[in-house]
Formats: sequence, C-alpha cells, structure tokens
Amino acid sequence: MKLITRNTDYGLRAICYIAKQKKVVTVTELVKVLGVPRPFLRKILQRLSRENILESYKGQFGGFKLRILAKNIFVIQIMRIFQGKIVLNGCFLKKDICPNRGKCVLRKKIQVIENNALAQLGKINIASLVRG
Amino acid sequence: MKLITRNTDYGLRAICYIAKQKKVVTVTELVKVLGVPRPFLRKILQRLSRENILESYKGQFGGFKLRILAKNIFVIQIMRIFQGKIVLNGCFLKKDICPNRGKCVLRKKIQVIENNALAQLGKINIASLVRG
DNA sequence: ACAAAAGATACTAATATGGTATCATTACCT
DNA sequence: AGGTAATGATACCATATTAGTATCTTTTGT
Repeated sequence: MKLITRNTDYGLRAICYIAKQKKVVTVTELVKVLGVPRPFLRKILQRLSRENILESYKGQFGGFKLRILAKNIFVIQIMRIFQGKIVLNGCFLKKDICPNRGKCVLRKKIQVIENNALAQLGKINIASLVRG
Repeated sequence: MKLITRNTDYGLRAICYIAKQKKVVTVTELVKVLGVPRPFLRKILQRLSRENILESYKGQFGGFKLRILAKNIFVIQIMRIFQGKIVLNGCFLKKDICPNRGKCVLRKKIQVIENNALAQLGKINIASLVRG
C-alpha cells in the first residue's frame, strides 16, 4: 500500500529540481541528476506538459520549465494527474458493509479520515518542498 | 487508489456478521448473506483463522466464530493481515526527493498525514461497526 | 542540412489483486 | 465403521495496474 506511485514521485522530483533552476532544463540533465530511467521520465514530463504544469520547448536547447509558480503547484494535483481520483473509502459491494444493518459505518469513518488526509495533502505545495 | 482491498472488505463484512451471531457460522451461510464468491471467502476466513481472529471448527456443523471480543478487533489489524504494512510515505529512491537538498521534506509531511490516518484507523473496532 | 531537443503512440514486463480448483483432514451422525 | 458436511492447505489462473521500452515524428537553433 503506497499513497504515491512512481510516476508521481519522479514527477515531483523533476518539478522540484526544475523549480530551483532559473533556466530551461532538459530530460538529459534530469536523468543525470535524478538517476531515473530516461524514457519513463520523458513520458512523465510530456504528461506534465500536457497538463499545463510544465512548459516545454522543442528543438535544440529546448527542455522544460515551470508554467506555474512553485507555490501554486500542489502535491495532490500531481497525484491526481498520475493516479486519478484519490478515494480511500471505496466500497466493493453496492450493499452496505455488515448487511442487515443501516448505513455503512465503516465507510463513514473512513470518509472522515480521507477528508483529513486530502485536506492536509492539499496544503503541500512545491515551494514548501524546495524551501524546506 | 483504494485504502481497503477486496479481501479486507469481505473479511470485515464476514467478521461483522459473525460477531452478530451467537452460533458458529458456516461459509455457506456467509456466502448466502454476503453474496461474495465462495472459494475466495473460504481463503479469507482460513486466513483470519490462522491469524487468530476467528476460531474454526471442522467437520459437520463446523464453521467459524470470533476468537476475540468484537471490541478488541480493529479494522487496521485486518487491513494489515491482507494488505501488509500500510505505508503511505514510501520513497522509491534511496536518495531524497528534490536532490541536492537536505532531508526529504515531502516524506516528512506525508509521514504526519500517515500517522494521523493510522491513529484514526487504529480506533475503529468491529464492535463499533456492528453497533453503529 | 544537421543535430538535439520534445511530442505522440504503441508495445512489453513485472507486480498486485482477485479469484478457482483440488485434495486432505476432521468430526458428527447413523 | 462409513458417509457427509464442514474447514485446512496449497497450487494454480485471470485481470488490472504499474512501470517501463521502443520508435517514429516534429520542432528549432546553428
């Protein structure tokens, strides 16, 4: 059980690194610094570009830079891009847990936990990670 | 992204049902009530039995009952049995996120969130689900 | 024209999840 | 004793998700 998958992780690392650079950063440089597989990272960056987190420049001396200020990029956004909706309390049956009973108690309780967790994740921006 | 997988879910439903019965409950009865696949549920119950959550009786008129009081069985225990250690903040590289920086800030922040979530999950017992 | 970058897209590999199938063992009942 | 109805153990299979590769196209600065 992991909250964050590899593409989110690599994506965040890349964004953090790019955020600290003044210049446009190439995949080649990121691969060197982060030590992650190049084609995989390319895919991730292309996605972040399509999602308007990064801005890309093609051609020689091209690369990536942030399209948004670091303080306005939140970890949960990146998670949602790569991992979809974050739902902790999904029920598998249409029925309630503990059948013959009213509403699903577990679900409600987990919902509270989820809400807390998401609220906290929603506060973490890239700027705070880079500063930290 | 789900916090609870199917075997945990089915396991919890089964435990809740068994908790409400005074008698020993067979898989056949549980399958009827819960409407889940029989061989899968059997595997789940066998596991819960090995893990000393349930007590099993072989032979005719055998089945399962709780080995522990409902108030002493916690949702997080069942999650750990089927889903292993619940780690939200796993890092994929040995290095820190946002390399060239000190400690991994993201990791620390997620650790806090994880601790909160686990603390809350740790409080939910079967008795509260059945009562609810 | 060339080289070095990203864009797009299709494919593959590994792992986790959600199951089935089967045979052995136990215990009650007649 | 023997049959039947239950669980125990274990090996296998199917599907989905995650992680990654491969390849070809497009763009752009020199």
